Amino acid sequence: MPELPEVRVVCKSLNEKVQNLVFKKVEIFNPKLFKEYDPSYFQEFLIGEKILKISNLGKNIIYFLTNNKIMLSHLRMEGKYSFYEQKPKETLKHIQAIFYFENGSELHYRESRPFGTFHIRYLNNYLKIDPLAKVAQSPGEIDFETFYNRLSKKALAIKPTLLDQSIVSGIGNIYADEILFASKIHPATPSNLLSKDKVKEILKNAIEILDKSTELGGSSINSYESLNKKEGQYQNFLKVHTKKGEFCIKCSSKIEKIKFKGRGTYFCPTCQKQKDFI
DNA sequence: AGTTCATCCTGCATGC
DNA sequence: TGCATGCAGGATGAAC
Repeated sequence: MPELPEVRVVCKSLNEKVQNLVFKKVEIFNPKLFKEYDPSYFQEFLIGEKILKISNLGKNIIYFLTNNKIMLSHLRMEGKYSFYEQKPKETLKHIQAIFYFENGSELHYRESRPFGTFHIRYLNNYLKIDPLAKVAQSPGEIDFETFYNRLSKKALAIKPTLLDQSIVSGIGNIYADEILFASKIHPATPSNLLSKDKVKEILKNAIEILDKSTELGGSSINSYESLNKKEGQYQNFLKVHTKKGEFCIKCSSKIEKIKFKGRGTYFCPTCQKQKDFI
């Protein structure tokens, strides 16, 4: 599933392909993904506008368009883009929408489990209203004191806290497991029991892991690809996620998988023991 | 107010 | 082999 590294790589690839292109037509096959407005208004909003730049806030992809317009795209678990210079002879499965540009190129959005979302917004308030209103900064951007204050106020376990996009954004199930392993913290540890030094370690590890994965094009597990079927390589560097039954690289214990607060959670029972103070 | 849980959806793995 | 069941998960909104 795409998390911060994957979303960053998608944005980079999209910028290379669709920057400066002008929307000519939009075909929406699954209106459910296109929130708040009906598909015809979505099309009307986009047609004739040029894509100036694409960036991201956490896992949200932000298309900045002419006339102060914005389109938001969230890939959820399976969302993928494919770009074609010309109309392709065959289309891939599970196409949810096609964006046609004036120069004849096409951007296809597909998703086998259609959970992704698209929103249209204006520049003046897109950060003030959902879905971006509560999205926090990512680990590389957030101020340490802010991050520490948020954690120190939460009695909730650290794993779901790291997944909470209003605390810090961009971390999903894969990297939460990896960050906690690198920081030697049991996923059930209450966030407010973590010392300042431990929280520093979490943030440092989060930045390192997310940056390294970004450099390697993200993690291609559970079908992630950035653009046009390009896969990342960070899955080869995962230390606990997906490693159930394999030996821990630090202590050779067997990696365990549990279901924690509804999420598959991988950890090393020796390196990540539960402690009262940490 | 904070936290948990069901929901959205479909491909895939498992079990009979 | 074929069918039924269950599981996966990000974010949201309902329920506790």
